Amino acid sequence: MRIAVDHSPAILKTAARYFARKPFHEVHMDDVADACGIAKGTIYRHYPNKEALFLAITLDWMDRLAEQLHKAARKPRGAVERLEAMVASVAEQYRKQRDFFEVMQREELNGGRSVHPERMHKREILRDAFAGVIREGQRAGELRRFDPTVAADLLLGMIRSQLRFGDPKQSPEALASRVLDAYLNGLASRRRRTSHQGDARA
Amino acid sequence: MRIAVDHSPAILKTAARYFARKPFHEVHMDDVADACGIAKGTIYRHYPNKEALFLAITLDWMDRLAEQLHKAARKPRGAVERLEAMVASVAEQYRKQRDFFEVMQREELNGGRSVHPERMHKREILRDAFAGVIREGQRAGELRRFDPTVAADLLLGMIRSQLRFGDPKQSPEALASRVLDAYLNGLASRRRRTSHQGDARA
Amino acid sequence: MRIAVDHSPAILKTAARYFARKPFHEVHMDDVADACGIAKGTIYRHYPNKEALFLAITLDWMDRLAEQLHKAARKPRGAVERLEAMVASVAEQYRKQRDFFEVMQREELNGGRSVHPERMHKREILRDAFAGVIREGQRAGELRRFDPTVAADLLLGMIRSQLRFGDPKQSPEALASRVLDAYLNGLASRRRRTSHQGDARA
Amino acid sequence: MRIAVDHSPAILKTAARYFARKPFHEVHMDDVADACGIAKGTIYRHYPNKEALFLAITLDWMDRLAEQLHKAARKPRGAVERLEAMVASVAEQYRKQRDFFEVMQREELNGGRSVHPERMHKREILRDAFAGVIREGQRAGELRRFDPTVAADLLLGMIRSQLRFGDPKQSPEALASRVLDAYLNGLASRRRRTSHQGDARA
DNA sequence: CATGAATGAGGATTCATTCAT
DNA sequence: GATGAATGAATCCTCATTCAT
Repeated sequence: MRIAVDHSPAILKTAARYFARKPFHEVHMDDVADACGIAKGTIYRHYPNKEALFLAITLDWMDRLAEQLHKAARKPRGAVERLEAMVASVAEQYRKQRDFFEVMQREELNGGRSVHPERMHKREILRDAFAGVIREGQRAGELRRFDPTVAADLLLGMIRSQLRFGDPKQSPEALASRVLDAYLNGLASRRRRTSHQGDARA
Repeated sequence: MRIAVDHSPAILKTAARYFARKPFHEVHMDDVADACGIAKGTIYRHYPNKEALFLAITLDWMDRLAEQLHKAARKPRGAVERLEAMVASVAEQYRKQRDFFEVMQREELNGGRSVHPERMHKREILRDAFAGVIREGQRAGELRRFDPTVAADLLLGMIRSQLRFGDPKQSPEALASRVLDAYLNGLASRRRRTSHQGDARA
Repeated sequence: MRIAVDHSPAILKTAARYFARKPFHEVHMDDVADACGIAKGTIYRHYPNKEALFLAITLDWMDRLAEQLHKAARKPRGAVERLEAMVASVAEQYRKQRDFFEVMQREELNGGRSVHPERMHKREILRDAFAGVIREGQRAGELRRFDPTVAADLLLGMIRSQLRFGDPKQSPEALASRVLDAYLNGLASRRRRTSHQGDARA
Repeated sequence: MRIAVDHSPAILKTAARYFARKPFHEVHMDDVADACGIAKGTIYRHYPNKEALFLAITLDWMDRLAEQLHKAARKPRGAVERLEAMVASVAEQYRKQRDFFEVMQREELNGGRSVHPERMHKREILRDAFAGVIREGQRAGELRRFDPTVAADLLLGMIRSQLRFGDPKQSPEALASRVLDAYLNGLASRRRRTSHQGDARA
C-alpha cells in the first residue's frame, strides 16, 4: 500500500486555477490532473465527477471565508469596527484566493435551477455573519433600524461590486474603508437626506 | 414562395430560456432549435456558433436595458428621483426579462479570460448611465462627493444583491425605494455618522 | 438534408459479426462503425447504446426466425411433417444467420438478472409456435400426451445442442431428421420402453 | 504470525455470485474483493486476471459436476437407472450451485473465438460421461442404436432447457423423470412411430 | 503475504457543426 | 433559405492491474 497523501487541497487549488480562467466546459480533467502531477483517476478518487470538483472549490472557499469572517468579527469592539474588519477580511481572502473567488462567482453550474442547497446554506452563513453584527450594531445604537438580513445582502453586493469592478490595486483596508463609508453614511449630501429614511423596517 | 420570417428574436428568446436554466454546456443546440420549431441549421444562419448565440442574448438584454434606463433617466427632475426611476426600471426589466438577466449574470464564457470586449463595453454603458446621474446629483448638491464611477458600481451591486437574494415578491418600486434608502442615507444611525465620510474622493 | 438511408440492417449485420466473435466488452463501437463505413455517431442515431444494439441483434433474429417458423409450420399436413419442417427451418436460419444466432445464444447481457422482457416474450413466441403444432399433433393422435410447452422446450433444447455441438457439416434436413428421430421415437430400444411413459401429463 | 488462509474457495464462490448476476464486464474486481472481505491484490495472488477468475469458476463447477456424475453413474445397475440418477444429479447440482451453473452457461468469454481448450475438454468429459452410459445401454439392449455422442448432446440439451425454462419448483427427481420419459420413449404416440427410427446410426 | 492508493490506457458517448438535398 | 442526417473530434469517466509499504 502506498502512503496516503491527501491530494485534495492540491487538486482543489489547481482546479480552481483552471476553472477561474476558463468556462466549465473548456476545463479538462486531464489538464487538472497533469497540472497536479497526478493521474486522472486520482482526481476521481477524491471527487466523483467534474461538477463535484467545481462545487467543492466553491464550498471550500466559502468555508474558509466563513472562518476568516468569524475571526475578524471577534476582535474589535464596536459593530462598525467589526464590519470594517470583516469587509477587509473578505477583500484579503479575495486577494489571496482569487481563483477560488472567481469560481465561486461564476455560479456556472446552478444556471437558474434551484441553487445547490449546500451552497445556498453556506452563503446564508456568510450573510448571517454580517447580519449578526449589523443586528448588534442596531441594538447598540450604532446602526439605524433596517432589516439586518437585507442590510447584509446589500453590503455583500457592494463588496462584490468592488472586488469585481473596483480598482484592483487598492488595499483590502482601503476597499473596506471606501465601501463602509458609502454603506454607513450613504451618498446623499448631509443637508439633503431623502425621505426614505423613515421607510426602513427593522 | 416562402415568406422569410426573421427568426432572430424568437431564437434569442428561446435560447435565453434555456441558457437561463442550465449551464452553457448543458444547453444543446438541438433543444433550442426544437423549442423554436426550426431546424438546427437555421440557428447557424443567424448566429455563427453557440457562443455567439449566448453572447447575443447578453448584448440584446443590455441594449434593451440601456434603452429603458435612458428613458427612465429622462423623465424626473432631481437626481435622486431619476436614480429611483432607474433602479425601478432595472428591477422591472429584470422581472419581465428574467431569463435574459440570468444569462447576463452568468458570465460563463469569460471565465477570467479577458472579458469579451463588447460585453465589457456595454456594462460600462450601464454603469455610466448611473454614474452620469450621480455626477449631476453631486453638482446639484443632492449627493455628496464620492467617485461617481465607484458610486455607480456600488449601487449596481446593491441592486444585484436584491434581485438575486431579496424578497422576490416585492415590487420594482419597493425594491428601488428600499435600495435607495440604504444607498442614499446609509445605515449608520443619524447621531453616529462614522468618520469615513471624509475619506471619499470625488 | 441528406437522403435518409436506413443503416439499421447494415449496422445490425455488422455488429452481429463482431458480437458473435468477441465478448461484449471486447467489441468496440468504433470497429462496428468502421466496418459499416459510417461514423460512430450514426450508430447512436439508431441505437441509444451498445447494449441496445446487442439486444436488437437478438430481437431481430428472433423476429425473423419466428417468421420463418410460421411459414414452415403452414405448408405440410401432419404435425410430424410440420415439426420437421420447422426444425429444418431453424437449422437453415442458423446456417444463414449464424452470427445472429451466436449473439442470441450468448445472453451475455441478462446475466442472471431477470431476463429482458421483450426477449423473454419473443422466446415464448418461438416456443409457442412449436407448442401449438405439438398440441395439434396430440389431438390428431400423432403425438402422445405430454405437456406441450415442456415438449416444445425439450425440442428446442435438442435443436440447440445439435446446432452448437453437432456435426457442423450436416444439412438442415439431416439435422432435423436426426433430432426428430430421437425426439419422436425416443432412444430406448423398442422392446424396453421404460415405465415412464405413464407419467406424462398432457 | 498471520495464519495463511486459503481464500480460493471463498473467492470462487463470491465471484460466482457476481458473475452469475451480471455480465462479465459489469462485474468489478473491487466488488468481489469487498464481498470477500479481502483486498483486491489478494485476488490477483490467486488468479492472474479477471478472465482467469471467470474461467476458474466454470472449471471448478465442471469438475465438481463431473465428480457427482461419476458417483451417480456408479450406483444403479441398468443404464436407464444410471442415466436417471445422472440427470437428477445434474439438476441437484444446479439447484445447489446455481451461481456456478449460470456462469458456466454464459460462455461470455469465448464469443465465437475458438473455445477455451480446457473448458472444451471438460465439457467433453461431461458429455462422455453420458455417452459412456448410453453406449453401455445400447450394448445391453436397453437403448437402441444411435450415435452415443449425439445422444448425449441431445440429453444435455433437454436437461438444459428444463433447467432454464422448466418449472423451477419441480424436484431434481421429477425433472429427471420427465426428461427421461421424453428422451427414452419419445413423444410420438405408440401406434404412430415415425419412419425415422431406421435413420439412426450407432 | 496482504493491502489499497495510484495508475492511465481504453472506450462509450456526446453534440456542435456541416452540407447535400 | 431551410432542413436534419451524418459526422468525428473531443472528453468524461472506468476499472483492471500494479507495486510500494
